[in-house]
Amino acid sequence: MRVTINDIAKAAQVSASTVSRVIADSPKISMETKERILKIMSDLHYHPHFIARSLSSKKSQIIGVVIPTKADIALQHPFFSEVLRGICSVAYKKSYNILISFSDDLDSEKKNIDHFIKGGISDGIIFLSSNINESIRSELIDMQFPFVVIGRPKNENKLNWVDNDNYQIGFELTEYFIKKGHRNIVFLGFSPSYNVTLDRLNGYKNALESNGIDINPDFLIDGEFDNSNTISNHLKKLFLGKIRPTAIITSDDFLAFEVIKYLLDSDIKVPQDIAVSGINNVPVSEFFSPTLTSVDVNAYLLGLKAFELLDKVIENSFQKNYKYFERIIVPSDIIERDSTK
Amino acid sequence: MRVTINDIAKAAQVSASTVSRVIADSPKISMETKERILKIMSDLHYHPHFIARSLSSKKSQIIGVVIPTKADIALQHPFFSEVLRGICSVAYKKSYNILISFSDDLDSEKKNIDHFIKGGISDGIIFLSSNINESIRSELIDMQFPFVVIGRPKNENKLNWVDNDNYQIGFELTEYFIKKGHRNIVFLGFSPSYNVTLDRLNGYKNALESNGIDINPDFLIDGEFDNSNTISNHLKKLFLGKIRPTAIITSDDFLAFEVIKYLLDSDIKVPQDIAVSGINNVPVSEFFSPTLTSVDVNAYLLGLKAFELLDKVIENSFQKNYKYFERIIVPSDIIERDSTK
DNA sequence: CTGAAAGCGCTTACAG
DNA sequence: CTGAAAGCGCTTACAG
Repeated sequence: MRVTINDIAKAAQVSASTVSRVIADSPKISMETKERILKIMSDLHYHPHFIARSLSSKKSQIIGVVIPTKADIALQHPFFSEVLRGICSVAYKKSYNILISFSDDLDSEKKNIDHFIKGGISDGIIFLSSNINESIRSELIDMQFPFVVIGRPKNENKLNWVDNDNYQIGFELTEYFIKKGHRNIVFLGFSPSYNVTLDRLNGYKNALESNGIDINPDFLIDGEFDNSNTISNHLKKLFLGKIRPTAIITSDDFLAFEVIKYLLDSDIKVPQDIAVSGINNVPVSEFFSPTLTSVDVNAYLLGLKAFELLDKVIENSFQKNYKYFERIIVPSDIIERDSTK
Repeated sequence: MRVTINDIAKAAQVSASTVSRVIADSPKISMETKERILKIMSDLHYHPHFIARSLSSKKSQIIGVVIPTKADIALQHPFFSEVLRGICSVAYKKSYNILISFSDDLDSEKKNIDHFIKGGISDGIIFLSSNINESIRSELIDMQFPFVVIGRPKNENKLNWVDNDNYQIGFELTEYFIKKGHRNIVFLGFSPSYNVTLDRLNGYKNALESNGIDINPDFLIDGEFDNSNTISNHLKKLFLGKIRPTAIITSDDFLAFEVIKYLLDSDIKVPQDIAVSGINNVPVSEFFSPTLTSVDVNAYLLGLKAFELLDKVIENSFQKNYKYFERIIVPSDIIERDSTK
């Protein structure tokens, strides 16, 4: 049936060890045997069996990409695909395969991660959200299992993570508006459970302060929307208030789309009556009308860097008790389009 | 270090075989031993080692999701994420894990697939595009390796695939426009290398014919755009022609977004001057202005069904030489929005 | 430079 | 209902 290392060994009149060394391209093998065996391998269509290799070498060459609970729906967001592409771009070059996991609830998430780790399936894990469950996290740390988080986690010490500087994103975007003469700037879409949005909010606040603009609490709108707490209600209230805003920063492009839709439906012109920006620079932003000002967060790079970091962590994990922590900041760029011009 | 089946066996004073049977929940084991061993397993934090299990059982419980060459950029399209979610939704329940593969070129794609199959990593493969390479495909068939294609492949016989009825999508969408009184309907974005778009185009043609409307060759615009062959050039030409179109069917929402952007920039009103529809119903469609009429292709269901089918194929593959082929059609729905009202 | 042997952690006929 | 043994296809000290 399957051609094994032993078949090759037999055909080449050598031992299986030798064949194994040829596969591993060990320098201990003479060029001629190497070539001879290589030829036989290709003649017999031999292909090493990864599972068997993993079992004896204790490395699976598989890394798990975990999309934490509730982020599964978020996978629809192009951000995740981009990150995934970034991860894969380098992973394959380093001959790693990518196993993905998303789960509806914490239980199945834990089960999934258990499989990955205790089941010996993966050599390392990338979490596609900073919102990593506490108990999972401490378990990983206890086991000294290599993992990297995309996004800055709540307790960021002694963890490997890569992220944008979200504080700076909020800061710069706000300054961008201030420089354009805006003073009444709304920040819409922060959520206490997501560091990302809080960092962006803080950047916003500090930019206002350092430009001598008071923070108007009415202009801070959290993003935990539901049937009773709708975007349109918030916006309606906003325009009934004494001080009307002239700009809205939303924490994500899709929020911006919703906001703009509401505004246009209410005959409020963007950007003439009010400027709106998103964050994340999804592909549609340049086709939306008006085209949307946004911040390119370089999701692809985020993924790529995360993998490179994980690779490093895995390497280091071979040295017993060596601990290695690194945080990587990926740059971001404001992309100016019509919605703020 | 790692707690193995032998540790459990020792602690429980039974053989490893017995422990193994408990893990597999074999009916041959008495309830009391079962419970006793289960307790010990949990006390010792035992977790079965998947790689080891795979090696001896010859099943990895991993299925590969292959995104064929050049589709990797397309992963940015929400369609793929949706399909992926659909696949995962059932796969995990059946305790399968998902390994994903995308490659820049055919060589690395083949290498990847070789790993999956000959490397014993995956029990089956789902191709996330009908555009599967001929040589890969025939090799898989020769090896009788279980695989399912999402999309109707060129030579559809003796293959397992799941797809929408794209002919019908084209037909119904066209009839929808005809019923609204349109006669000069453009079809934009077919591509000879993609069956999907050709099927949709054929549906379009037949709908026109069966309503006694001549096909205007000027109204058929292929979708292989580049720097010289731009959408705006095509549209410009269209509006200079004798017969001006009153509706445009685009083969994808993102094309529709581009088209609408151009039209609005040229002061052509949508839908007043011309109606535009997309296909695929991406999330932004309802926020675009005008909100975009589209066709929901149920990508999630496409993925779900593909996995179910693959599962069946894998089951059947255990019976030697049993061949099982099935094609599954997933329904689609026209979602009417402002862009055609 | 090459080989014999043990082992990775399971499963699964076979036997009782 | 349970166990002893062989085997899945590799790798890797150890020895020469």
